[in-house]
Amino acid sequence: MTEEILNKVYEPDKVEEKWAVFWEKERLFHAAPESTRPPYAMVIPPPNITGSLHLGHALNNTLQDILARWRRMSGDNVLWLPGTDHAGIATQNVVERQLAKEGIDRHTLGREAFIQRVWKWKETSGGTIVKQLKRLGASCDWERERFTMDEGLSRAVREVFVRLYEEGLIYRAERLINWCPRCRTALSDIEVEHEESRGKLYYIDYPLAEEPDQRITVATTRPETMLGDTAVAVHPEDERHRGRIGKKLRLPLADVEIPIIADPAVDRAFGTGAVKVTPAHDFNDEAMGKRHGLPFENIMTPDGKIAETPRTRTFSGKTISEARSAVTQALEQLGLLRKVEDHTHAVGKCYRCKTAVEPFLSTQWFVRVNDPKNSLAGSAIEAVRKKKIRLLPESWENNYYGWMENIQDWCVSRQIWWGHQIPAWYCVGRDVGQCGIDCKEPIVARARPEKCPRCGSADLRQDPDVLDTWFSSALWPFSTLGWPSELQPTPEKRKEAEAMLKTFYPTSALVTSFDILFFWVARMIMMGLHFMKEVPFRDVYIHALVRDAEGQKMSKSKGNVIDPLEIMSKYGTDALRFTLASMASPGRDIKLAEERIEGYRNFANKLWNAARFIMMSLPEESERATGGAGTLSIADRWIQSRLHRTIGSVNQSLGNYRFDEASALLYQFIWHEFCDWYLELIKVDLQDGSEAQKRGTAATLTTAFETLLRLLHPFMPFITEELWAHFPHPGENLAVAPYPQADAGKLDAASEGIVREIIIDAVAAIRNLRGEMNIPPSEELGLSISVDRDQGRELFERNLPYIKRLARVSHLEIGVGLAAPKMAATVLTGAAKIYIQLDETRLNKEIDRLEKGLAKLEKEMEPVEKKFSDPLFLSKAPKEVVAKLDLQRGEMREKKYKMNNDLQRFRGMIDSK
RNA sequence: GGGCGAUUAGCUCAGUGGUAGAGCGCUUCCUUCACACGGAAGAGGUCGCUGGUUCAAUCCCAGCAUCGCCUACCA
Repeated sequence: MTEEILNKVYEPDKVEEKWAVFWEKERLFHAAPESTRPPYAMVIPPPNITGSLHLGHALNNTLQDILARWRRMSGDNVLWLPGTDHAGIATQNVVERQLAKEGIDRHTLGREAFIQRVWKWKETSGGTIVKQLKRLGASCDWERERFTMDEGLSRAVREVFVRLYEEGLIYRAERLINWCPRCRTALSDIEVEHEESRGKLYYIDYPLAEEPDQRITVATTRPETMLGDTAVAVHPEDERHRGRIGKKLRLPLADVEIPIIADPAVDRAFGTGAVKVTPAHDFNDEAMGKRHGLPFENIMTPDGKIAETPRTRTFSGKTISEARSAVTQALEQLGLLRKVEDHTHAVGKCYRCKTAVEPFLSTQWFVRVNDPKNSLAGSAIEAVRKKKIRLLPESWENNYYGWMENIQDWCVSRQIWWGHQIPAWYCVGRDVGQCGIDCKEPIVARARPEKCPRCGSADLRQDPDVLDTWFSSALWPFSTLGWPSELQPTPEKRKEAEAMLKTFYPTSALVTSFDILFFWVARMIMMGLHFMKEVPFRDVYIHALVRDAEGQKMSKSKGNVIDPLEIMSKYGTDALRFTLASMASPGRDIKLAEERIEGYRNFANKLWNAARFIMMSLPEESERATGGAGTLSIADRWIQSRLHRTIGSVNQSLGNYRFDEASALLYQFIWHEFCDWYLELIKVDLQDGSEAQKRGTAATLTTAFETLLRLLHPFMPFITEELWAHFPHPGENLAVAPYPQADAGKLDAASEGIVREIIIDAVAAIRNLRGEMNIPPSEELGLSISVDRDQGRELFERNLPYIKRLARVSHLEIGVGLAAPKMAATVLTGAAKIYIQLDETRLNKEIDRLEKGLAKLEKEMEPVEKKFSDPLFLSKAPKEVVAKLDLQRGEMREKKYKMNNDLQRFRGMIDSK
């Protein structure tokens, strides 16, 4: 056993890479669909290829890896499918920035060349995150890594698009959408982040066309959009404006006439009760404009400037903010700007570049999510309501319903180049084809059609837009498994895809953070149900966000980002993983402080040193082989029992996704039971025990530690695999060794009771007194133990060596009903009275201590005694509760009596001196 | 505006209808042959505030306060 001497300090960097490479090379995480073992599948939330591992990834993938390793070791056929997301806007932005440094933009490069460039970037830089995931220890089936723009996944995207179009669930329409003027693309509703900002509320006078001295004052936060006003609305029952409804106003600056309309959506209490209506630049006004058949006046260009129209005049070409000050200035000169107030309101920002989002009129593709006959959202709601999918923690369900019930059609087209180009074609240059059919209608097809089926023209142009990135990720749980299998290029691949889908869909669990619940999870549910006729996953475990120690969201601009890679090299991957697992309490954000990680680094080191001790303590292999099984000491039976209780609890906690509980159980057991007590106790056994007992202890020690490594492995895969390799064990690799299962036969309540009540309690009590009275550990104590019955005496006698060694006691006397020696302090444990010899200075100290202790005890007893004098408590409380409390009262009374007794004795001794 | 969550030891957080727990930090002692990334002992909390239900509330209910988050078309 001593062939290798391990270093005193565990050095993670010396073992981690070795095992990561080994696991992958040995294909230990490869899942085969034909296996007969129960399937367990997860798909990774695909990180962006632009990404580098941040703590959110680290948490997300640590939790998934714990589940994957746990289920795999427990005997399941685990598929954890990895991959990355092409991240349309984000990736395009990265490459565009790179181009900008070279002084070119994508338009000079052209679409084809630009896309080539992005692919090239992906080849060189897109693999970073995958390498980092491997370093984290993620036990994915790396042979099945996917990318959202893979050929197979792109095929799935086209198939889904075409089918939805054919079913009428995808359509093209002109309407107001969220537009990022910087990215120059449409965004979906949830890609807009709302941010409170301090702005102004401008009060502007609009003169009546017929009576220019009569004016209506409107209040707006965006004066520049007045150039696009096509009405002013008031509430139909508003006394102030009633007579004016239907009259015309002269819109200042634009110099056109607009009507005053009545609409109940107007809030009479806000501003002046009159609101300008700009249907082309405000979502409210769009709805109002449609209700009243108002014209839509677009006054903006796609890059967020004032367009050139008859209305915009001198303002055209100005940016929004330039236009705002120019318009207010012009109004002021005309005497039409009545007042300006401070006003805070929410401004929509692009989630990628934080530019203010503009409501913008344009033609886009939409997914109809609540079609009355075929409601994607409706089925998705039902799946959760009927518990086909569990959201964990459950509290997220309300959020989910709230969002899904108010969901609007999903704008899926984006005016960028990097992504899945929309499979729709148009006849070039023809509004109406030869056949007389309107050829503005797109031809939606799986592949480029040879000619227009309506007019026969071969001059077709594909829709330049690409699909929202989340469109392809919505298909992730089945597209990655090979759907649609019938479109696979070869019979073998077809068969493989069919098998994969059959075995692993629906997947078992999805682990994700709540910020993409709607971006991704809800859409996967909609698409999965629609195309697979089955939910995409059973459990959705929603974890928190990782924040810094102050609770701030980590961001590069704040400079409070903790880089998990730095943490891994400083403290080890296992320490980081264990920290994240231990902090993953449901429904609470994680505030990560470095000290915590340090603590778990220490834990890893503790384990390492326990292993060193065990290796040194065990006899040579040759000796171990001979001499039979051996007998177990009380410590052996105790640790076995404790171990199997822990095994049961850990399995249970993992089954409930309580990673925090499971890691706390492991930490507590390994450090405070296995190391603090068991290893200390068996020092006695291994030194003084019989040969048979030494063999038994050596065997128990080995088995317990080996089991413990298996139990801990999902949390700390590297150090456990490394240590396991040094120990005798069944099987080849820890990563695929069986996960411990609780064995009721190993539970031993009697031994647990003895170790707890006889050994640990006595040792702790003696140590406590030693500490209180400053008796140095080097000074050996003399003491007597008094028990009530012979049985107790026997128990103590049998365990005397443990107590003597752990409490550092030299001479010890045991008896039934022993009287206290002349100068001795008493400590009570549940099983005995322990007397410790004192001298005079210590006697004084002890008197002092007893006085304080008594005062405290009396205070503690007060509420308990009070209860027993309450007749209502005695009559109404359950019997067990009364009994339990009575027992406590008895103990406290006895303790008090004993302390009083001692106190008087000691005082007497001092006085008589 | 609506919804959700939080408020427990100096800090970060578990937890339970029956005299409060962990880790870190702190204090004291100890370099005893696994580990100073260690060992032993200890201090420290009217469990946000106010009411209610109950024999009993940190836990259940109501209100309030503070702080987060989500969501929303008061321009």
